[in-house]
This record gives sequence, structure tokens and C-alpha cells, in this order.
Amino acid sequence: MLTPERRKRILTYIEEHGAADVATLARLLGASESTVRRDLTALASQGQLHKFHGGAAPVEKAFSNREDSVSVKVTRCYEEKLRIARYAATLVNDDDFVFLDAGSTTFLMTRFLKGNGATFVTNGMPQAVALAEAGCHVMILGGDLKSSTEAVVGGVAAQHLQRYNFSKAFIGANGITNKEGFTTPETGEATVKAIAMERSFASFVLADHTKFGRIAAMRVAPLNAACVICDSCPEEIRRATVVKEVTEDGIHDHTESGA
Amino acid sequence: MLTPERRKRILTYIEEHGAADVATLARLLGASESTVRRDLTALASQGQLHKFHGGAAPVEKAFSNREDSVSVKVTRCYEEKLRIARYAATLVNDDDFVFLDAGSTTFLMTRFLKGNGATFVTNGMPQAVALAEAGCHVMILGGDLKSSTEAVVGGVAAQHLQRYNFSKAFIGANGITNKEGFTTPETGEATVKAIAMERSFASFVLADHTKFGRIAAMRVAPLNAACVICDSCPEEIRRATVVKEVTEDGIHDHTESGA
DNA sequence: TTTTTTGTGATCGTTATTGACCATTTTTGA
DNA sequence: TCAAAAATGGTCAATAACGATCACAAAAAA
Repeated sequence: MLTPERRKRILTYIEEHGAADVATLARLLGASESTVRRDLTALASQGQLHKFHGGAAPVEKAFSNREDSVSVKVTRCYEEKLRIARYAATLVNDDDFVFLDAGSTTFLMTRFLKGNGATFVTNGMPQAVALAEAGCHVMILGGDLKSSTEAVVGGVAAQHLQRYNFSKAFIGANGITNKEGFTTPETGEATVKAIAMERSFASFVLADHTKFGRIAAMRVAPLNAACVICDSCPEEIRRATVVKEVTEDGIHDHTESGA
Repeated sequence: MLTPERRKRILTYIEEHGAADVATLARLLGASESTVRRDLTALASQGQLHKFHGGAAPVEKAFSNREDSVSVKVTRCYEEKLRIARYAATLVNDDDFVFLDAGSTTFLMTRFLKGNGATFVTNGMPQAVALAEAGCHVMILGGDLKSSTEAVVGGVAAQHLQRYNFSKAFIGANGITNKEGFTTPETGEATVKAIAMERSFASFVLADHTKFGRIAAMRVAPLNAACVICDSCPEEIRRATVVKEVTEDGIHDHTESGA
């Protein structure tokens, strides 16, 4: 059997069955486990499937990727993120020059932003398209495109970003702790976030409650560098920076002094 | 059996069977494996099939479920544009640093480009996403996002573009005439196209036959600044620049001298 | 006619793919 | 927590396929 055909059959099989282990695939295809392993490695590197210890699965379902990677990610804490995004969008005024970070929560903001006088700079491809469709004045950051998150990162992006002075920046974060501050797993994304916050008069970090207490590899900024917009927040965070809690009842404001 | 007939039968066979190995084709055609290999190499270089170790398969089917969005399929001259795009994609080598213009024909090129060593810079948002999905190294041009065409334009884009030296540039054009050269209606897009062509070692303008004789507002470059890749081309254009006609039968090359 | 060009098939050194083997890592279950 | 079991990735030799080259024959040009 030819290599492309074999790989196609692997993709078809895991698509139909949801997943498959190496031994099953080897038997099914009449090939050795070594060959199947090599195929899985190759297909995984092309982003066509997700490989893990024991076998492989399609990328679409359990793990985010493919065409609407961001909108799939949005499903976790959807209600909370939507509340946060809706409130954050109200903070944008007509004369603002706004940086909008890539990520799921900031993407939800685009639903509530209309084409007024504000200008947006973003490193998220879905964000850029959505804002342009909404009639906003949008600029996309130039640089390397990271396919998994559809975000623009890298040195060129960082340099491009240095040109601007934002009035407001809306940033996503993967981890927030008192000691480590805002953290994110990707080095390239961390750099972009950090520069955007530095170059903005006011910065807002959007985070649902699952982000608190988690620590990712790269430090973006200390906790007091931004105002945190969240759905519910631990007491210790409130004491360290300005926090806005967006609950079902309304907005709860916490200044650095505590109340 | 004559060469064109043999090649046509190869294409027919892989179209019907999805794929074929060299030994099968050799037996089927009553030719040696050497001859079949030569045919496959020739057909692959014209983008008519996908050749791999062990055999060949149709181009479209070789890469899994990539389907064009409806808006792209609706475009005029779809078949011609597809032929042009398929051939243009074969011109990209592993070590190329390529500029890919925004537009429908250049977008179709992304169907035939896979993640090899080449690096792509593009000002088209759909192009960037498609290339990233295909595993290519992609950079998106920074600047203003024009919502109607999902293209990045403007001064920042132009400035960003100045940083690069491309080995090849693939450009779209709205009008091509002998006197006015390549033209396009939008000022911002014209600037980007012009700079990209200036900064590229070789430039290719992709155009279906409807573009000849039309004149748009902005002049991008004179006719001899690029090689024209088209489906069918007036005699007067052939005399003025290098033209590659991609017909159903194959590639027809025209040098500046006329034949 | 002779010469040149083109296409073909055979040969052969090189390269790519494959399956087995094994040390290492990861997972499982006591 | 630890040991047994399972899966993994790397190496290696064998095999299959590849492209380059050459000689030959047929067709085209001189």
C-alpha cells in the first residue's frame, strides 16, 4: 500500500471511531507498528491529528485546532467569558486607540464592539476579521503567524508594536497568581502581551475564575500592571491590584485598598 | 503510443482510481518504468498530479479535506484560475522566500502549497490562515485591514514590506494592457503590489483571460516587470513580456522574442 | 543521403521506506 | 510508592524505488 493512501486511511479511521491505538491501526493496514508510528508522527506534525501515548485522535473534537480553534476554546466557561467580554467592551470609547490581544475572551469582545471612532490594533486573526466586519478601523500586527492559536507573534510583531501608544489594552492570560503575576505558556505570545501592556496607558487582563492560582511558563507582567476583569476572584488578588468582578448581579469594583 | 496520449491516460487512471504506483502504470501502458517515471515527473512539474515515493495521485485528493469556501467557488473563471494557481504553486521551491498577494487566484494557490522549507509573507488574511493550516511558515503583513477584500494595506504595510527581499512574488492584477501595464483599482493595494514586485527577484502576475485589455485606476508596474501566468493571452502581450499559458493540454511557454 | 533531435528502455549507484530490535520512558495496578 | 507491563523512539539492515546516465532506434531536419 502506498504511503498517502495508508495515511488517508488512518485519518478516516480515527475520524469514524473517534480514536485508535497503534496496534489496531497496524493490523488494519497490514503494516508494522513502526510504520504506523512514523505515519502518526508525520500526520501530527502536519496538524492533521492529535497524537498521544497509546494512539491518536482527530484534532477537531476533543482538542482545539483547525478552522475555528478559538470559537471551540470559547466553550469552556462560556457564560462567564461572555459576561466579562461584554463588560470589557463597554470600556472602549470613541476616541480610544485600543490593543486587543489574541485569545478566546478577547475574541468575544468583538461581538459587542461596533464601528465607532475607536481604532483597534490586534494580533489575533479572528479578532481582526470580526472587527473589520463590524465596521471598525482595524490594524493587524505583522509577523509570524502561529497556526494553532491564529495569533501573530515573534520579533517582527514585537517591533511593530513598539510604534504604538495605546490608550487601552485588553489582554488574555493563562495564569494569575499573587507572586508570579500574569503568566502565559508561549514565549512569543508573552512578549507581545508584555510590550502591549507597557505601551498602553491602561491595561485590562480578562480572566475567568479558572485562571487564578495557575502558573504558566512565561511571566508577562506583575499583578499591579493591569486591572483584572473576572467573574469571581480570590481575596488575595483583590488586595494586590484593581479588580472588577462581573457577576450575574452586576459589577463589583475593588480598588487596591481592599473595598 | 504517443507521449501526450500516454500522459493523458495516466491522469485518467489516477483520477479514477485515486492513486497508482509506477509498476501498475508501466504494465497498463506497455511502457517501461523509466518512461512512466519521466511522465510522472513531467506531469508533477506542471502541477497536474501529485508525485510521491511509490506512485502518484491527483493533486486535489492528495491533500485531505481542504474545501474552498463558497465565496471563492463563486468567483468567475474558477476552472481557469484553478489551473493557473496549480501551476504557479509548482514554481515555489523549498528554499524560496515568497510574497503572496491578496486576491482570489493567489488564494487558490494555497491549496497546492504544503509545508516545506519555503517561507511566505502575505497581505491576505485568508491566505495566511490557509497556509498556516497547511503547515507552512507564514508571516502576515502588518497594517490597516480592508474589510471588503480581507487584505492588509496602507503605509504601515508598505513600510513593513520594505524590510524583505523576496525570491519570488505572486501578484494579482485587475487589468493588463500593453501600454498601461498591470493596473488595479485600489490605491493602497497598488502600493503593496508595487513594492512587493520591486523587492522580489522574480515576479509573477496571475491573471485569467478577462483581465487583458482592461485598465484600472492605479498603475502597479510596467508589463515587462513580471512574468504573466494566464490561461490564454493576446498576441500583443506575448510580444511584450514573458508569458506562460496554462491550458488544459499543458504549459505553453512564450519568451519575449515571440516563440 | 547524413546529421540532429527526440523518445525509449536498461543499467546502476544513491536514496527512501520499511520492519525488527532494544534501551528508555510512560502508564498501570498493586 | 514502587515494580511490572506497555508503549515509545532511535538505530540498523534489507528491500524497494528513485534519478542519472548511456546506448540505441525512430523521427525530423539539414
